[in-house]
Amino acid sequence: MKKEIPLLNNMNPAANTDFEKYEQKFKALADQQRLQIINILALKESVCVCDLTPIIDMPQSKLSYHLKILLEADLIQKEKRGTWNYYSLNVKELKGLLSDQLCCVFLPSCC
Amino acid sequence: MKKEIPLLNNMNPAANTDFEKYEQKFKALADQQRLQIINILALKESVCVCDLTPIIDMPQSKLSYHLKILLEADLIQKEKRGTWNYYSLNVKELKGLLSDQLCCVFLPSCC
DNA sequence: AAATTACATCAAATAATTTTGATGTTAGGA
DNA sequence: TCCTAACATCAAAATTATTTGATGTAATTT
Repeated sequence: MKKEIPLLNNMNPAANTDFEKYEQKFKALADQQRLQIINILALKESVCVCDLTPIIDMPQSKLSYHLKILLEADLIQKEKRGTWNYYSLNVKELKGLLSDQLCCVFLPSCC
Repeated sequence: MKKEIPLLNNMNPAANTDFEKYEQKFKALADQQRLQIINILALKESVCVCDLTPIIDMPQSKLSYHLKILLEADLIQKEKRGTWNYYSLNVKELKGLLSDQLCCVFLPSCC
């Protein structure tokens, strides 16, 4: 049961903006475990799930779930190479979302 | 049942950072209705709840609930004047969190 | 071809968040 | 003092998100 959020008057630059889109992206960011995943991806450039599992203390299906949420929010990307799935940050998207300050915190390679 | 998120190695700049803190802030942002509230506050500078209620289609207790979440995340501020409670954005905090691009979307006064 | 590795997906259980309507509190006015 | 307006808070109900363990699938190895 999705509720409609009424738009504001057209004096408002955000009137036509999709709050929904940002809701999804912030939801994806709003979890310590996913922030940690982002953080690891930022350090390692591109990582397969098999490398992630031992680092991050999480059952595999759970990790898969969280990766999917990040993927659907377009904050990370997936690339299949043989048997492996490599994940990497969508740095452009993240930079469009986060302040420089925050980028420095979570995406050390940015600084 | 809060789970501990294991810290990363100390090569990692975010190792000692409180993911918890950012989780809270992103959670506060991760809701269309709260984004709308932020958006209205950005337009109006400082608004009492009684002015907000007719604009935003929401029962009063619900509005109060969402304002509290934004307040606890330190994204907005509250000032009591007589019977009225005036809310305003914590622009500094928001700027420290959001990219310039996003600030422009949600906080039109920034651009 | 069978077995194994590296995942994704699913359904049920659990937990967290949001919504609602009722009630509480405080300040100001009659 | 009593009444009302402007909120906040509370507890129960409804909704949504997360966790878990099991199962499915595709690629690789043997």
